[in-house]
Amino acid sequence: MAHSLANQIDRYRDKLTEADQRLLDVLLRDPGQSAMLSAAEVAREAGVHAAAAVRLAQKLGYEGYPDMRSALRSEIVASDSSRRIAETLAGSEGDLLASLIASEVDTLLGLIQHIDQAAIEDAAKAMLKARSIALCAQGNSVVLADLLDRRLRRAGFRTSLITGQGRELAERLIPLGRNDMLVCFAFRRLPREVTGALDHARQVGATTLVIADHIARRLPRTPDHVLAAPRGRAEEFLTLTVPMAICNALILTIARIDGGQSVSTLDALETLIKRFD
Amino acid sequence: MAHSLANQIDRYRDKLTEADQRLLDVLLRDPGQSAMLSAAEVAREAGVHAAAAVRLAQKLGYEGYPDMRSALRSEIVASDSSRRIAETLAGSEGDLLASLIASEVDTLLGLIQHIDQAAIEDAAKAMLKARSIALCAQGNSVVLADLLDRRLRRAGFRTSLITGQGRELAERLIPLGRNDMLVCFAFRRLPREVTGALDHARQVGATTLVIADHIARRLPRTPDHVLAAPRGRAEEFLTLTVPMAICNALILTIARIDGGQSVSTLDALETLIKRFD
DNA sequence: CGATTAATGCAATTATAGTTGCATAACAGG
DNA sequence: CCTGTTATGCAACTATAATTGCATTAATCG
Repeated sequence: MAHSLANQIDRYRDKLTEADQRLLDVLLRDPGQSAMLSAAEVAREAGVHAAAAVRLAQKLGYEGYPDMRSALRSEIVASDSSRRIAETLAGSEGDLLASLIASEVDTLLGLIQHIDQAAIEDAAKAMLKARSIALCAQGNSVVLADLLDRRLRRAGFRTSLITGQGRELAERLIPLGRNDMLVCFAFRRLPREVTGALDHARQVGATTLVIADHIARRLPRTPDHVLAAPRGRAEEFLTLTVPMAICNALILTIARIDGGQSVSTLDALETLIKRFD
Repeated sequence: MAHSLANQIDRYRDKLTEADQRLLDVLLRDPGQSAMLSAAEVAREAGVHAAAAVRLAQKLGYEGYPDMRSALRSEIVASDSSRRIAETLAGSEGDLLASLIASEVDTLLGLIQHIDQAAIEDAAKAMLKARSIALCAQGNSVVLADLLDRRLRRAGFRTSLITGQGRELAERLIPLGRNDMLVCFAFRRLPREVTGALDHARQVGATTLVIADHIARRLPRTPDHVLAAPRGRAEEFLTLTVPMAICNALILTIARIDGGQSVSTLDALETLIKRFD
C-alpha cells in the first residue's frame, strides 16, 4: 500500500505542474477506463502532450508510463465490484460468507447480460409442446437436473431423469422420439455423454435444450435452444446459483405461458399428498 | 448490439478452431481484466501463440487485435455493476428473468443479517470433528442435501444421504452414534421426519445441525447448530438460492479451517477419475 | 496409406506506443 | 528589461506490440 498511486501523488503533490494536474484529473476521474488507454490517449483527453504523461509517471517514481498504468490496474482489481460489495457488507477480512454472497450477487447481475427473456420463452414453449422431457446430467449438475425434474413433474410434465453413463445412458435414451425433448446440462467440461445424447436426439428428431456455462461455446453443433451464462470468474469457487436461476426462470415462464394449467396440477398434487398422510 | 462481441462469436461459432476457443475462454471469463492486456499476454494465458489472437480478431470481423479489444472495452462500460443493478431493478416489467434475479439478489444481500460467519465456523468445526455425517432431507430439499453430500464426500468426509420416510428412514438412522453428526434440512414446513430424526440424534448423543428458512423458529428443541435465513417474501416464488449459499459457505469454511486437507482429497479424486477414464 | 486442406507456431516485418534531447515559451527574481 | 529557471511541445529515436509470410504439424478424405 505504501506505493499505491494515491500515496505517490500525495508525496509529490506540491511538485505537480499544470500538465500533471490535468493528467491526474483524467486518470482519477475514471481509473477503470483510463487504465486501458495509452499515454497518448490520456494525454489527448487531458489536452497535453504525450511526453507530459511519461514525465508524470517518472516523477511519481515509476519507471515509465506502462509501469504507472499497471499500478493503476492492480488497484482497480483490488476494488472491483464484487470485492467492493464484499467490503460494504462485511468490512471484516476473511468473512467467507460475505465474500461468497458478494460474488454470487455480482454473477447473478451479470446473468441478465447473457440470457434474455425471449430465449427463455422460446425454450419454455418448446417444453410445453413436447410429449415428454428427458433430463440428462452428469456429476454435480445432477443436482440441478433433479431440481428441474421435480418442478416439472409438479407442473404436470412427463419427465425422465437420465444420469448414468455408457450403456446405462444409452438404454434410457431409447424411448426418446420425434415429439420429445432432451434437456442437457454441462458445466466446466463437456462430457461425452452430453454430446452423444445430443447427437442421438438430433438423429431421432427430438428437440434439444442445453443449460450450461461458458462451455456452451464448445458445443459441436448448435442445439435448438441454448441457455448459457458464465458462473463467475475463473479463480473463484464456482457454484450452481446461476444455472439454478436459469432453471427457475424457465419454470416461472412456463407457468405464465400456460396460464394456470400447471398451477391446477399443483392443487391436484396437494390433494394427492393429503390422501397419503 | 448487432456488432457486440458475443454476437460476432455466435455468427462464427462453427468456424472457431481449438486455439480460438481457448482464447475466447480467457477473454470471456474475465473481460474486465483481459481488455487491459495485449494480444501476446492474452495468448500466453490461453496457451497459444500471439498470432492466433490476431487471427481470431480478424476472423470475427475486426480489423485487428486492437480493434477487437476496444469492442470489448466498450461493452465493459455498459456492464458495470452499479449500472447493472439499476437496469435489473428498473426494466423488470414482464421480464421474469430480471425480476427473479432482482429478488434473488435482494434476498442474498439480506442473508448477511441473519447468519454470521462465526455461526458457520462453529458448524464447520463440529463437522470436522464428526466421525461421519448423516444428511436428512425430504421433498425439494433433497436437492440441497445431495449437493452438500457430493461436496463433503469430495472433501473426504464419510457421509450418508437419508431421504426416505417412516420405516425406511428409521432403518437408516440406526447407525447414528455418539461421535456422529446429523444435518437436517427444513423449508416452509417442518416434516415429522426431521423432528423425529433430531429427537433420535439427541437421544444417542449425536451432534445436530439444521439448515432452514424461517421455519427454524418452530423447532421444538434447539439443535446444537442452526443456520437459518428467510428465502424471500412470502408471496414470492421461493427458491433454494439462499440455503445453497449457506451450504457453499459451509464448504468453503471447512476448506479454510482444515488448511489444505480437503484440497488434497480433491487431488486424489482427480487421479481416481482419470484412472476410470 | 497417401494426398489435400486447415491450423498453428515461428520469425521477419510493420505499426504503434513510449521515451528523451532539444528548442521554445512562460515566468520569477534581480 | 534582462537572465536564469522551469515547464512544455516537438520530433527523433527506441522499445514494444501487432501483423503476416512461411514452414511444420495435425486432421480429413479419397
